[in-house]
Amino acid sequence: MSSNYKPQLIEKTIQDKWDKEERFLAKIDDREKFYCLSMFPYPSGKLHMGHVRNYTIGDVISRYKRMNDFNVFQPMGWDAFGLPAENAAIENKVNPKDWTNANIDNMKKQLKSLGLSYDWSKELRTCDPKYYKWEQLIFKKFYDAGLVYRKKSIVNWDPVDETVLANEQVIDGKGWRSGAQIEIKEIDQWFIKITEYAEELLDSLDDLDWPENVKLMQKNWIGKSNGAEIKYKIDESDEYLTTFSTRPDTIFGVSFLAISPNHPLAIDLSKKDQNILEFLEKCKDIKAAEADIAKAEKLGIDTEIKVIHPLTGEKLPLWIGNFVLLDYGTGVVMGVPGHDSRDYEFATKYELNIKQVIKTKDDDLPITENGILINSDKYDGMTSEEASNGIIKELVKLDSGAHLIQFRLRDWGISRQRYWGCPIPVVYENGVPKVIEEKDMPIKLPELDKNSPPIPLSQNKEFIGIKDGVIRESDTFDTFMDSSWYHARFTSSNNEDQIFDENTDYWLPVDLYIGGIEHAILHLLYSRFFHKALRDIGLVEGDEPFKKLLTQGMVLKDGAKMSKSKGNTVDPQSYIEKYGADTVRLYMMFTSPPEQSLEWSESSVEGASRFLKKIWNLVNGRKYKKFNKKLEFNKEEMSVRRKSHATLKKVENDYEVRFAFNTAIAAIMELINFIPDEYRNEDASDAQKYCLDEAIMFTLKMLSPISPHICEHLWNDFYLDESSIDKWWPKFDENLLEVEEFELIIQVNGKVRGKINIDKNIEQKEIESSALNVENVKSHIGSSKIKKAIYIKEKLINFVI
RNA sequence: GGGGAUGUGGUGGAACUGGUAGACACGCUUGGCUUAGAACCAAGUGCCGCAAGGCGUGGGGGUUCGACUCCCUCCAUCCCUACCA
Repeated sequence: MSSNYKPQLIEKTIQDKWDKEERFLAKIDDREKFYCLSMFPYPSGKLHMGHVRNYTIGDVISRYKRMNDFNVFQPMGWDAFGLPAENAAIENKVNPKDWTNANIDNMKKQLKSLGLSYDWSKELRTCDPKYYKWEQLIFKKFYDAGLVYRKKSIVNWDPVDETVLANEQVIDGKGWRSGAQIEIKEIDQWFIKITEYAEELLDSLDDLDWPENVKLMQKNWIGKSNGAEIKYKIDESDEYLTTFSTRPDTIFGVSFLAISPNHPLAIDLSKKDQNILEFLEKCKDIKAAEADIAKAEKLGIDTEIKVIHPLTGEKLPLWIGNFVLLDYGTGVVMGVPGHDSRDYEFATKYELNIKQVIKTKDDDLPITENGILINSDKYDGMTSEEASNGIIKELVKLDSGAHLIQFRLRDWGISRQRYWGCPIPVVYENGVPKVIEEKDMPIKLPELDKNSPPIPLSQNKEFIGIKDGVIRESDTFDTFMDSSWYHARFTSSNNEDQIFDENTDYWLPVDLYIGGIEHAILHLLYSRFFHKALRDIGLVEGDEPFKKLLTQGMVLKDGAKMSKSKGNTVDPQSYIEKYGADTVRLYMMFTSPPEQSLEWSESSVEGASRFLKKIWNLVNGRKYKKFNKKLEFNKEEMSVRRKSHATLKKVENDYEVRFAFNTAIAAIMELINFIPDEYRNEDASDAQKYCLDEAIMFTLKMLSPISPHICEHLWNDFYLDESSIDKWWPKFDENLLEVEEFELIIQVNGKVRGKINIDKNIEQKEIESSALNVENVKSHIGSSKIKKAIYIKEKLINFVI
């Protein structure tokens, strides 16, 4: 049989077969369970390469686990609320729901064409009231547990469009659509007390089987720090300002205090002082994102108010500084220019006093490390640590401070002033907020007319107005809320009566979670928090949602993250159509290891396709031959068998332990290259045929998680067995891996000068003399004396001369 | 500004525990097949050099018999930075 490899013909047929057999439907059974979850996509319209990479990784592992007799659950759904739907709606005059649903339909088709082994019966979308009904209930439960509160916080305000803008919608300080200079505005918003779980979120990181870099990022983000709260009395007033510092040992170096432009005192002062008012107005021009505030030129204004140093009694100036964040700590910082680089920069600019109070080997200010105290009264000569303890004690005695553990983590603001999100289930009776009852949930997002662009809920009079004195909340949830618990809802997504059920207890936690490294902090931290809070409410079991985490690197193009907003996406669809899903999957897995970022290049897709053609031509029409007699293998045949078994061993390790699919594929390619051509001939010996059949059998099995269609198609004709290819995984024979000989590397002064094959059982003395007999080695040693010979067992020998 | 990563041939990458740098591919060169091309097959391919040999894993320094791997330092690029998801 010599028909050519035509993926378009076989892939659809195989996929239909999977559907018909309900091959990937997950049910509770006696086997060990494996819940494999890939981060669900935002339905932007088309699949991009990042999705293909992410979902292929998850599918390879799911299929491998299934072959190894695990009960695998791999669902897929849609993170369907969000900003892009509103933008598209305005641009194209469609309503966000229709736009989103159309995108989902298209992307689902694309996912199906990739042959991903999902249990589609559990599909969910976050914009569906059947989903967000339960999210509203969770909000209520959190509220009842005291985890929800309201406070003022700042947003980017577009004064022309009169809307709140996301950080990415502010470009160079201007609204992206209106072009107006944005301003910082303070509004009332809903918050969730994630900080109540800060300590646990930090501590339980240790037990997670997650990449160290992600754990470190979360640890730094939570940012537990040990320091002191220090009170400064405002001169000619009974009021105090409280600061937090991790370096109480530098207190004698304080030369000013600075408060945030959003601090109540600053706002108070601006009402009386025109200069301060103008300064605060200027501060409103910087967008609310942390990176922008940190990178902005440091500006300040002297309030003319003095504060009193609690230990020296010295009167210090009080400034307003644009680099002080109200949300972090107390919104007041003590300026120690000698020992903090940001304070140093500020003090230099405004000619404030700079005083050295810590001495180290290095004398250039600012010195930010710990050292020995100077210019610090009775603390002179102490180490930073001793002095900190002493100073805190003294402050406590004076009622001017206390030891304090502080977290960098802030409470989670969940209010968004948009249309396309989950409505927050609250009504206001005469301005007093009240969470609505479960029986009245879901509060549904109001429908829009066809072709109607979204209007924020706050402008939807029908939705807001209930009766006199009673109005509905018009904010929607942050979409991170939607994605913080979907992993749990997947297990019970068809249950309309209960949020979770016995399936939830069976499947949770997620055994392997796979997604982009860009989610290392926010999404993963919010999900961890949700899981713990849901646990404390009694809705889920266990302390953590994701047992193991695999973070895939970004797919880059032209050195930047592929994203719709940058317009540098590559559409996988054309590749799937031209080469087939198996080639695209193979290419994505072969081209780089999952954790590394991948710079997109056109070039080697052809190579992946070529390899599958090679497999096709090798296997198509061939039947696995069973022998009743015992076969004898010569040396060459043994080496082929050894290669087959060694490859199987390596591939297992690459799939299971290292997630290194690229090297697994390379090993399979090596195996195919290794088999002598004549083994394929009609007149090859039985032993040769057996060796080739064994290699093919292993290859189809090993490759099937990556390129499942071609492997299953070939398998059904090749291997005369009732079972489908995903029923079992072959076993390698450890005895076949043993070798008699090894290649010895001979070095002179660490440089390779020769290689010889040597029997494993030979003594070191003999190895040395054989090595010294090699011509090239002799000539490099010449008449020099050998100072020593370093022998690494079964690897190399190095002569030092 | 802070936090986290990455840097190896013309390209993607390999080297898993300090022990042969460049596996496996892409590309390119030459040859075969072909009227021609595509496809396929074979050989070659880190750089310099006729060769012997030397050099070589972002730059500089260090530890070691031996460093892509460990340490110090500098540079470049990417991601996150709480309202993109």
